[in-house]
Amino acid sequence: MTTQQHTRLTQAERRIRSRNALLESAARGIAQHGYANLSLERVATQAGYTRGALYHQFAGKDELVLAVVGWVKETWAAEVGQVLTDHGNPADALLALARNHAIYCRRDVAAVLLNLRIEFDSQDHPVGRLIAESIDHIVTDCARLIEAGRTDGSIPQGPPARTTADALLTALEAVAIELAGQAPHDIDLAERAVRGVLGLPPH
Amino acid sequence: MTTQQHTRLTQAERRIRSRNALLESAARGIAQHGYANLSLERVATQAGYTRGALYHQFAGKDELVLAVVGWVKETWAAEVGQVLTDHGNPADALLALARNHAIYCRRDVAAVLLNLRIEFDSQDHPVGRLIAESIDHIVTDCARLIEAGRTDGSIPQGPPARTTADALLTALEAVAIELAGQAPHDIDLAERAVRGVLGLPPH
DNA sequence: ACAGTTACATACATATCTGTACGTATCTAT
DNA sequence: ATAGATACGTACAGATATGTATGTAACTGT
Repeated sequence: MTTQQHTRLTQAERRIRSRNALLESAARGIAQHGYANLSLERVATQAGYTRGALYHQFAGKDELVLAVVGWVKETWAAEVGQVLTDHGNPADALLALARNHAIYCRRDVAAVLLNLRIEFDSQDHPVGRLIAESIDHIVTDCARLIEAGRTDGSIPQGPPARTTADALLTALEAVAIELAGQAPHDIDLAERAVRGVLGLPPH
Repeated sequence: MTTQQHTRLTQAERRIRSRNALLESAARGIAQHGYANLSLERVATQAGYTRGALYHQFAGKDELVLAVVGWVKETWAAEVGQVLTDHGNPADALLALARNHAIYCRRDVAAVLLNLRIEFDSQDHPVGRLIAESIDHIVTDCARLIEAGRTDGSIPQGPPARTTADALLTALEAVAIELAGQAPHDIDLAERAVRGVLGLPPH
């Protein structure tokens, strides 16, 4: 009885399977330990491989983490960020963002965003730059919505739109991750925090 | 002309001066790079010493960081946390906490709290335990205030008091640090976030 | 079937960090 | 003044991390 594993795989299937396993392991590791304490040895072992496999798929630690960030960006954009472009009431869009983000953060790898952002804050590193750019883009979208809402009267006046958007996303991210797993209050409190930052009355 | 420095120091003065310099350097390092990327070599050099001096004053990296955390705890309790025990309107006390914390976070070492909390989240480490205990204590105080406010009617009903307190402090910490240096909006938005979490109407 | 490519493991080189042992200069007490 | 304690520097040892070079087994096209 030899190790006849996985019913014979093609190279492409093998590659994708390994790559995904390594990415998931890395995401979990970043969420738990951050970038600095992320050991490629542990990432590979936890995924069932050695560092050799990892270096075959990714040029190095940076590229691995960049791939993780890219994956998070994609899933976030699909599951959360799409409400920013659905044209409708700006205030409703931002509140929907809060609820969607709270749900997104229920998965244990969501902390990747927050961990890396803090770790690379005000630092000159490719990972930090990618994170900063991604966040900046989202902040810009939110600021536009806030300005639109203030124009049409659905959002009260307040600090500059961009500063408000910055606070909104910061509070939302922190609350959603901190309260992940405390359903259903995670959604409620995320929405409350966003309402407060926007100056909206309680629901 | 020999290096006749500092007008002749006593040993006790020397010790305190060196210790404070090392603590401040470490605090700045943690705020910027976190614990894992905190090099004792850099800490000592930046303070004008070598690692020898550091190891003479602190048993090791952990004890140094614990001392930094202790220092932050003390200054925070004196400048921010005291409003939690000043008996008065619970809602007003929590809003005062928000404003005080925003002001506290304007100093560049305030991020020590947030960085270490995230880095040692769900981890078995002396530093993590101290942080967790400190935060836990503050959360408990806030939860008590929330319950009192809900009893006397100054705070609306909502999710469990402890969960609400958790969200309140998380949002407050994140917003205050993110917006530090954006005066005066840092105070305004910190208070807005707290109002929102508590379910209070905008000011 | 066989040559070439791909996926992965193993072994090695190197850098960096912590911690310790020890040396030296400065202060203090008798 | 001198012996001892204290503050600090220097040198070394061990652990652990990344990255690279190389070996090997599995798959693929002709």
